[in-house]
Amino acid sequence: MQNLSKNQQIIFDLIDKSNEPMKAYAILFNVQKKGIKAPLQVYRALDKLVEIGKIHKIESRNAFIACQNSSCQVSKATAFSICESCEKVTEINNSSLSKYLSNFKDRAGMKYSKYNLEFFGLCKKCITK
Amino acid sequence: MQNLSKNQQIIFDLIDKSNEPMKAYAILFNVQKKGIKAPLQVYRALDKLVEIGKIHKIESRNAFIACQNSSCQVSKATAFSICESCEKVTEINNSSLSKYLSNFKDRAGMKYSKYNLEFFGLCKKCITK
DNA sequence: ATTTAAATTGTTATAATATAACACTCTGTA
DNA sequence: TACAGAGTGTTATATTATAACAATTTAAAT
Ligand SMILES: [Zn+2]
Ligand SMILES: [Zn+2]
Ligand SMILES: [Zn+2]
Ligand SMILES: [Zn+2]
Repeated sequence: MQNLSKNQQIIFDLIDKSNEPMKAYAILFNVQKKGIKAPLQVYRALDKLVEIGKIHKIESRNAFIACQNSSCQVSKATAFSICESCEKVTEINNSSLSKYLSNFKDRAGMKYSKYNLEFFGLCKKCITK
Repeated sequence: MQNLSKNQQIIFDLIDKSNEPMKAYAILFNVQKKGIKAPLQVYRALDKLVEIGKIHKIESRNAFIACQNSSCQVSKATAFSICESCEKVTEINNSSLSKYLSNFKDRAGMKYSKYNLEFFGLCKKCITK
């Protein structure tokens, strides 16, 4: 596991300490005082962090969260639950699920190397509201 | 199943006869000769078509395909395979998979009402290249 | 230590994706 | 025929993401 570069570290630290997914331009705004001034600097760091599995992109939200699953070094098998009311996102770490999906074969004969799953619903808090 | 409005029908027909996912602005370009001139007209039709399950959004590609699964009237349980080489997208219609995912419960106690799954890999054609 | 290639950074400009706000029109139904 | 809800048309703008180019840093290979 290589070390992160300066920009990568700054941006990872920010996302990691956030308790919700962060959007690219919110990240940019937050790191401007650290000298990162342009969108591209943010996107490049995000690309790399996604590639090495330190963060994941929540595709339906165009937002990024730190990996909450220590075994998930590379972003090849990701699953999330998303509350449609409060937008809380949690990475699902369930070995039955990941085993089922990693072994899934469709009749089309495709060779899968990666998947991303997003569940939507209401979190515990929001159900009772 | 209500009828589609004029714009909805034009845009659905275009997506339905396409054999690949279409992006919003590609759709816009293609329907301009039919009098649909502004992005918002396209996005509004897309929103509705997604809502009633006639099309699905491929989140990782920001593109839309017609539902290929007659039983999928509403977009609450969707799964796709995506070739990372040729970008071919296919809707997966597998009752074992949909049963497994629809019944999936995480320990967090969330109530799921919807999911979207995207598999990535190489299609049959592209494996042999 | 010097060379070299790969990765990273900095910068400006621009492309691509999506929504806000407002006025008007159509459609079905009471 | 009045009414409500859905749909349309339009302009402007917000949000998300990449192109292109030059310079610098890093880590390995000689
Ligand atoms: Zn993870
Ligand atoms: Zn919630
Ligand atoms: Zn479908
Ligand atoms: Zn292919």
